[in-house]
Amino acid sequence: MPPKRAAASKRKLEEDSESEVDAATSKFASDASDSDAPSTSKPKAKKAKTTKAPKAAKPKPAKAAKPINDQPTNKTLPDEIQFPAKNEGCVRIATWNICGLAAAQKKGFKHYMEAEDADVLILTETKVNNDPVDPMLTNRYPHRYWSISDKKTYSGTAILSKIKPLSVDYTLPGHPDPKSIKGRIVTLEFESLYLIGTYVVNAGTGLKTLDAKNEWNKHFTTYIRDLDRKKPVIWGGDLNVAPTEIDLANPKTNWNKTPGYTEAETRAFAEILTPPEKEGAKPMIDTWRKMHPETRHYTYFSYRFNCREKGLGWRLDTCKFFIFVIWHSLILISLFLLVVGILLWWNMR
DNA sequence: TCTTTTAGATG
DNA sequence: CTGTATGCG
DNA sequence: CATCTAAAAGACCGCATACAG
Repeated sequence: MPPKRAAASKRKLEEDSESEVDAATSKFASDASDSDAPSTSKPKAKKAKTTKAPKAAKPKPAKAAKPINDQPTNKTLPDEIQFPAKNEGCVRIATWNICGLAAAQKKGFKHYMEAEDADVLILTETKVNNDPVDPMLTNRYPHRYWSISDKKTYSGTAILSKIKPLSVDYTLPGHPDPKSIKGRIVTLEFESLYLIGTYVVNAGTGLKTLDAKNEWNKHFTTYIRDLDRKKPVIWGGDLNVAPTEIDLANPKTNWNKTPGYTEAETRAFAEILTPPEKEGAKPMIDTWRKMHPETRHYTYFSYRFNCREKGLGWRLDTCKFFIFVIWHSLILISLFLLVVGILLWWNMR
């Protein structure tokens, strides 16, 4: 895959990521697509910025100039960002882990927001401590729902919408430690569907919080299936899991070692998408993967080790949705149209 | 993620 | 305001 | 004891905070 595109900036802050979905029909119907912000890099080698611990003072290779390739950096957004035009009557849903709203705004969050002009925007790792009142956000999105963690400047999930939801929920029902869930989930109920935005628990360095993540997965699975019995569900955000081996650059060396790609995490995720027979629940569709069955495309690049330039990334952020019998034909049709549109757009770039 | 250090197996 | 340190990812 | 190798340990980037001077 051509090096041309990459997610906007920040991902889990370690990175950035972003994905987008268009829902067809005026009321939030179906179908989706995903895309990322374009790139263009800034060859700026700004090195003397971090005040690093003194320590044994290491030589520091003075990395000069900087390789000029067309990869973006994690420190700034491209100056020019373009997205496919929105289809008339479609609702565009996008998600982006911004790793700090304040930092993202300094990097050019506004340019992304204007270029994408999503109708519904899911933001994760906002790290805000109060509901932002910036006109830049409030003018475009009259309806804003911020889930804020108890822990200062930690996690944080928000959904900004041009469409007024019927109801809003910030909880994960059944979870034994509700405080730990604050800042991680926002559910909006619309007339025809539910939209869930999540910043899923990170399994932690050395997998030290894998237990907490398993707890989340257990209750989230129940929750999403309960909602599914009532209305179609679209789920997006930082899902903090690389679903399969083609969703990260180095599957072998990371398997069961690095958070986001362990047996427990991938299995839990797979069971959300494809419930075991006995449960009788309906499957979900990984929309981006559905449209690009074999493409290796990542939404996150670690800040460390110049992973972005090297293309060493993970696909952790995306949107999924449930299929319902009633919606079946509509989804197939709109999905087909969307795929055609995306392919055309992709090839023309 | 990548490099260096340490521990451990082998002969 | 600068520097150092910690937590988190 | 010398040598190879596999596992463990650091260092690594960046955001945000707290605190010392």
